[in-house]
Amino acid sequence: MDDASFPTAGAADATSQTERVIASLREMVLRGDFRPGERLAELTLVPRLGASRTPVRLALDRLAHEGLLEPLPSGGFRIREFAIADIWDAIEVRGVLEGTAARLAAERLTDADDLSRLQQCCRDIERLDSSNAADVARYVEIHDRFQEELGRLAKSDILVRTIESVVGLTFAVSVSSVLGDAESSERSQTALIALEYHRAIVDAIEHRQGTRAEDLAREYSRMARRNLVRAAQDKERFRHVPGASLIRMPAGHSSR
Amino acid sequence: MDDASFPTAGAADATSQTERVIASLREMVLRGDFRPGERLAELTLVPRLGASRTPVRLALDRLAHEGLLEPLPSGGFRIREFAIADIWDAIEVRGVLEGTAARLAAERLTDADDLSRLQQCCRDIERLDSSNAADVARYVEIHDRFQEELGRLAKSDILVRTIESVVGLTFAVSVSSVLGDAESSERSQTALIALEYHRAIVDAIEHRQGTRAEDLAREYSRMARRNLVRAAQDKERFRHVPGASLIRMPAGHSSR
DNA sequence: GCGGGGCGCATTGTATACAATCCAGGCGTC
DNA sequence: GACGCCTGGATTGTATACAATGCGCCCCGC
Repeated sequence: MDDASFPTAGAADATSQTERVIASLREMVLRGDFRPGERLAELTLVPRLGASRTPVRLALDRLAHEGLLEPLPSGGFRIREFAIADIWDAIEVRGVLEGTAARLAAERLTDADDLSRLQQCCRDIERLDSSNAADVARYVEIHDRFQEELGRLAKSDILVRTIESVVGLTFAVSVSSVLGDAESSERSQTALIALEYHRAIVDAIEHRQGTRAEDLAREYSRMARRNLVRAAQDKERFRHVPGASLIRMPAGHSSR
Repeated sequence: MDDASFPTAGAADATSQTERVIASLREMVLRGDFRPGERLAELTLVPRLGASRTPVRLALDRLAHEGLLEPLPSGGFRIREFAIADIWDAIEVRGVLEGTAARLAAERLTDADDLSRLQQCCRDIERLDSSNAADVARYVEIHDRFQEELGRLAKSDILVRTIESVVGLTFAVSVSSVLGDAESSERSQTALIALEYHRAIVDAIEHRQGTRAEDLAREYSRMARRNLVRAAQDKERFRHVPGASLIRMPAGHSSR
């Protein structure tokens, strides 16, 4: 699951031109190389991406389906603009779906041994030093592993696919802002709570408490969601989050 | 080569070639013109769809994203095969998401007048004659209107988009099998219950009972889901449901 | 001066030609 | 006889040429 969580320079070693162009273009959009609402002309992208129109067109189509671009009625695409509320909703939907994964995992658990990977994730989080800034990235990786394993235990390919289609629109703020943008003292508190949530979810699945697992996973995502608002306050820092440039900053909009 | 067999029955009036090809190909896949697992070669589709490789390729990419096809590691695509469990899960996910729409509609309701369209849907259902087979199609239309309005009241573009991405994989069995495949007497009972669900959901939204609205919408989708299994028993009738040919039937009529 | 129509450019949509890659079959050798 | 390499065909991936369509600007007429 290498879903664009970070502006990884993984765009270089793609097998096909198309894949490379898709990754590059996505990176450019998330980095803010274009203004929201700006129309993307194929021919202007051809020299910047180093490929012909065919892969570029394919990439545009792909990103439009991901939701980063929106098709124009007269043809072509433009950069989509998001309100903070859109990201808020994306995280909510993601939480709902991950909650469903947790519930199905509980309902469909057959062998307690299947929980070993989740438990390993908990131990891995435990070992992290929350005062160490470098461990934040490691936490993100562990969290992704946890969610991925949750999807596997849910035993529903369609659910996993649906989750993936939403994750791209959360702009990685959900995970990175859980720990990344807090003060060191607050960060260690948040880390503790996050660990507790992970443990509780595993416990709920183990005892086949589907509703409890679902609610926990939902509420966990809302922790990230609340942090989004706070992270958005610190505009200087927020600029570095991938995709932040696509978000229209309201002047005085409080929560909805 | 019989030109008369063009699949342009319902996809005749498309603006662009690509749209027409996408619609035609989707229709062909759902109708069962290909066997599950069969590889789709672009060049074999070109004469059948009456367009060059470019739109055909675009259409293949699109259907793959919709989940009807799956990409092969060596390139190209093949018809995806579904288990009954996959459809079951798709309806579950759809129910979860529509439940979320109902909950958000309740949480975000500002003006009671916004419920007028939902109430109109209830009245429309009320007027239907459940013994009239033609009214079944009308019920499906009203149900779609209801869900569409629910999405509008949820005020979340991302949620609506996510729902749309799943609806395609429910193969219309969720709605049509609610009423379509039952005996007349049973059908009128089911119609009554469906009406009650719609009313209850509106009532819950009106009183801002988010959780109740969510649970009701979920359980309503499960009614359709249960009927799916029963509908699948009647294999003769089930063959006519679009997409049924993509579903791998379990050997015999064993399962419960 | 203002409005409408037409012309031209820019851009997307479509078709096709070319390149690379994968798979299968056969032949040769060990 | 079996294994492995090599070659040929088929198929996808990529580039580019061509067509069509929409958009804006300018000019002409009122």
